[in-house]
Amino acid sequence: MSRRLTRAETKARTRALLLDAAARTFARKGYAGASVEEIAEAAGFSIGALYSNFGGKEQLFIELLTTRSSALIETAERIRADAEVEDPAKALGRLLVEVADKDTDFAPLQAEFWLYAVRNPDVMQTLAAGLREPHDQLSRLVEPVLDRVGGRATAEPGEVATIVLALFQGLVRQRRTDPASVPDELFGQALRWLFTGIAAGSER
Amino acid sequence: MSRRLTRAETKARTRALLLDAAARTFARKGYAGASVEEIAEAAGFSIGALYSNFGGKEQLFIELLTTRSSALIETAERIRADAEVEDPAKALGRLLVEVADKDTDFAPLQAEFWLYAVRNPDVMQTLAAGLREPHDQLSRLVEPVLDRVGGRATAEPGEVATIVLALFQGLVRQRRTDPASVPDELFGQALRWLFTGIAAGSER
DNA sequence: GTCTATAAACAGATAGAC
DNA sequence: GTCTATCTGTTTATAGAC
Repeated sequence: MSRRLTRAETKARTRALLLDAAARTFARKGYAGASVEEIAEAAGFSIGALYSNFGGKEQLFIELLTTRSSALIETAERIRADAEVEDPAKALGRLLVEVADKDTDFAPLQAEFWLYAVRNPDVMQTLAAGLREPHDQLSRLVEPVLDRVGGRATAEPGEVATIVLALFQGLVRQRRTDPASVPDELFGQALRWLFTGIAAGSER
Repeated sequence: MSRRLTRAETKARTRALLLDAAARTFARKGYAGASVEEIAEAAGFSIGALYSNFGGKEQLFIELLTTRSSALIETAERIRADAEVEDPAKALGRLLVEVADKDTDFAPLQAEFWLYAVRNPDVMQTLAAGLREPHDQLSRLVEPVLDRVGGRATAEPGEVATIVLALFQGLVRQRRTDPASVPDELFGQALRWLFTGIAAGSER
């Protein structure tokens, strides 16, 4: 079964390795701060290989920005699965700690994407589109919780999902800045307060 | 009363103009993407003037990072004043719309600060220290609200302030990405839900 | 398809004139 | 104190060998 890779397969592998290395390098050095030589080296290739697979630094970054939302989707899927057997607030709280403490490249890379999009308005809709699917998935996670607490009349699932996502991103960054100010349980606690508040609002 | 400026005063003025130009340029092009020539030009000076006032690009950026928290403090002050005559949630909601829509350089510059600090751990404590005073001020704004709803027993003002700040930053970014997903009243609404939830939590 | 060598542009920083 | 001119290293991107 193990056979020699076809030309198309090795090329796809090279591309994938370059994209991975680019993600790491852009996260660690920033878009402008990372050089194509650095990226190629991190992937174990030369500059020439990079240019034969991508149009250049900018095109490589854009491709990363366009495709890396799928990573978010996978994460959202996992959370949705976890949330079926335990408290969703707890599952999301755990995710925050993991992302903030373990996946140290995640938040910086997202920040780079956002900054690039702010500075290149054409790309902003690409970023927004990439964030839509994870957002929808979060909405579907929020929906049953809203139904359970009877807050469906007061709050739109999509808007609550936006709030949850904003809180998540803000707290991840804050935890990197000052870990002590964002204890492990803070995100989960905030979510419980939020849903309790929505539930109470519907009773008025 | 209008007299010629002393040498010390003109130098101080040059420094201030350079710092302002640096803030704008770093926000628009990023730390690595902005050139010292660009910054000097935006301030109406030459490269030489920049180097005679600052150690270099890096030192200029650090000075900006260190001193620009005072801008946050002034904003926090203003909000605190507004919050005494109207609903704090409303005052904060208005601030979010203003910052996201009018002060277009604010969020990108904060993102640049954070990214630089993530990549230069020595600077992280400087950033954290600069954020502490605005955070404390927000805590003092939150405290009376907590007292009023009777949530003082359930929630620490400092932790609630962290949540409010994270939500604020997250929503400002999200509003730049997709304005329609963050309507004007969303932040205020989220805050009301949060405080209602805290109040309800204390009654259990 | 990937590598090495190189071209051309540009960056940060310094020196000396004024 | 600020400006102009320049030095030095680095960058993106390409051309041609293998």
